[in-house]
Amino acid sequence: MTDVKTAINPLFLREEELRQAIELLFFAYRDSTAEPDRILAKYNFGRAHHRVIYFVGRNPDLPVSELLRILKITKQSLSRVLSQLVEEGFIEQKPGHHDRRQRLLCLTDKGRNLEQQLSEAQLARFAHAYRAAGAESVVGFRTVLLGLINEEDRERFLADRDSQRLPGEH
Amino acid sequence: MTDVKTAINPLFLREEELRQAIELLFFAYRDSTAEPDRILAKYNFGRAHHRVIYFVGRNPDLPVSELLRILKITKQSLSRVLSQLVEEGFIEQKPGHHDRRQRLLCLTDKGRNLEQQLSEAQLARFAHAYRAAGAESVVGFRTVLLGLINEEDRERFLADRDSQRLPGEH
DNA sequence: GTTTTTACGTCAGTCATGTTGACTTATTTG
DNA sequence: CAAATAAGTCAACATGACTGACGTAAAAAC
Repeated sequence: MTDVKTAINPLFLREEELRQAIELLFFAYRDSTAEPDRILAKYNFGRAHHRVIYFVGRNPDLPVSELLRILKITKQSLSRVLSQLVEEGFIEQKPGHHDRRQRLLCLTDKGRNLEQQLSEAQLARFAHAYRAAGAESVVGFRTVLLGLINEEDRERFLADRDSQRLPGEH
Repeated sequence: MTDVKTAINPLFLREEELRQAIELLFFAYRDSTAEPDRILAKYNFGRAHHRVIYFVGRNPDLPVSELLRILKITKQSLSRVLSQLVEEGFIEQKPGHHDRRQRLLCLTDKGRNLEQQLSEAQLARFAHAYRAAGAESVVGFRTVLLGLINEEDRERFLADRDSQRLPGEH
């Protein structure tokens, strides 16, 4: 644990640890998206379609503006994939109740079907990692990832997800 | 903690937890790449250039084949960004010692300079998250992320990084 | 020592997904 | 009524993936 480098320069281990974190995040993201990508290819869809399907499935009646905020892309970028998904009957739009300018997005049965297919592989991967790591590790995992996220979404996440276990709560 | 849904269906909480993990990973990746992207734009580079610079900086004398294995992209995809980086003097190539077919990749001084610029923002974000979460959370974070990675790279990671703290070791 | 495999590079074409900028429409709000 | 907002559209462009075909030099296999 205390090798030559850390004895001389205590900051070395810190940077080494942080770089390992960068790499772990990269590899985890790379491998977590691989299976969904293969399924999407059969539908001539890409990762962008997955993100839309995922977040619409997760937040029924999602207004377009909110989806744009989540994805942090331009409306023109979203437009292409979203209109494909609507045309092909995976997503339906309906006017907002309070504000009829809004178009609220929902998955159709067809959309929910694809969503489940996509989630199956991904959930299995996460379930495996969670099971192998154990409950304590999961708390740490969530805490660090939350710390990596910009304040706006971090707060939103903590507010929205009431089943969230906060750092000291376990 | 035990709400109506979990009382009826104990699997609900599990899936809810797993979906939160998926989202945390997405948001963390999205926000961790944002600052580097802004710096890269000044050089007319993209995220692909960052990945090459990062992994070459991290593994001096990296053969092209190994870089391809890490990035999991085609050599034609790599070719565009790599030859740009070589032409503009950020990376240099030299023939392998044992195998002269190989071209080993290294950062030049210019390349190291850019690498440091890019890493600065990213390391600060990770340092902040690590500091806020604490040492125990970091262990959990690493353990879960390792579990998300395909076996090949997981093993490679554990083998390469001798300063790695294994689950029971802390 | 010839053949085969490997490491790397290149040319050409395509597709997915992001960008900017300009403009329209419907609706809500001040 | 005027201004702001939610959403959509058209056009042009950049990045970074992909496939497929082909070339060259060095190593490995026979």
